Amino acid sequence: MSSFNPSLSNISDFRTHLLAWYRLNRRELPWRYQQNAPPDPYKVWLSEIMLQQTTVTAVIPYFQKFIKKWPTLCDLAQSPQEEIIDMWAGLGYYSRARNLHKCARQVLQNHQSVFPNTEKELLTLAGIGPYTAAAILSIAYNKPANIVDGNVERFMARFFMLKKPLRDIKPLIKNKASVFVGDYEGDHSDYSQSLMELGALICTPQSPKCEQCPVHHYCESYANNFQNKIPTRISKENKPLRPQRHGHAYLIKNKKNEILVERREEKGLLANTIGIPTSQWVDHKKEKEHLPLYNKNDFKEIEERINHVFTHFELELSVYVSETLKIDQSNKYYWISEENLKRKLPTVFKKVYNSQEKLSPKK
DNA sequence: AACGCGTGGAA
DNA sequence: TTTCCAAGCGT
Repeated sequence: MSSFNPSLSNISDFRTHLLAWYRLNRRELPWRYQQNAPPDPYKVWLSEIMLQQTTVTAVIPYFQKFIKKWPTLCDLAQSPQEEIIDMWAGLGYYSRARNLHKCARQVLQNHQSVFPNTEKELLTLAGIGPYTAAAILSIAYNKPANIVDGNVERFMARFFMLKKPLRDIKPLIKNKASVFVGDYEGDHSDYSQSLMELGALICTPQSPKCEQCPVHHYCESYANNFQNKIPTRISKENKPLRPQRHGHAYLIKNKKNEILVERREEKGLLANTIGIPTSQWVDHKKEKEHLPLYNKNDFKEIEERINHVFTHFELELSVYVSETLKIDQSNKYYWISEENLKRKLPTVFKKVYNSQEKLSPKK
């Protein structure tokens, strides 16, 4: 059995192969500064927050429009939170947008608008945890940092052929990864990115391309043909099925072609986002028991219900449309023009909004 | 420590 | 179709 011997020369060789591969194969990404140009910590931070649990493809257009609207951290920090949340609509995990705004203000007020360059200080900032702190330290400031994301976890589990479920060996993996992060003279920015790039392009979740891997000669799983068996995960037999919930959504228009919406509450799902009014969301089986917000007789019901999958439950919404309903003015709801609404809705409400096209002409 | 928190693309 | 899961964090 081969086994990676973490001698200084092997570690150096590992890094040399990895970096050489990266410099030939790296993707050009909007937040990835040109070679030999200094990185902008603001762009590094913004991209890393957006990339948390989110694919590169999904992030790119959001990153572009954020940088266009807020070219610097000061621009972002001076903007009201709602504008940031609304620009974030569709990207998911909205607490990231809330923390983005909070973090920008922290940096503006406590760090003279410059991201700090120590782990201790970075971890005090909203939305920055161990991974993102390490990413900023290495990518933006070229400082040694043990960057461990999902890519690195998968790579390390395979490289050292760790057969236990990923969930149970995260501390071990972090310890294994730290072997490669000494206080070297080398390029810590490229090293961090190369490891993640390798996970994204070569050491992929399914069907890793081991023949193309620049460090496969050190990989225990490759030597034992275990690369498709690792990492292992906890069996999901014990996991409960995703609950199904149901509710009513009310698409209410006035004569000015405006839609009735609310600013959702500060906590919980879709916090602080713009929402279309709905009833409570109740267990699917208790569909008949929930309390509608309005009298059905004032609405036309769209036959085709919309479905949306959240992380922990699925939601089915019956959509009711009215263009004649009289609305009591309250603090909770307000009118917004359809034009302004279009890109400001979380996806679940965008589906509700779009379903009006399916309203049959008569009924 | 385990769970809540979105979305869309791939297989 | 279903399932997995992508550059995690906060509580």
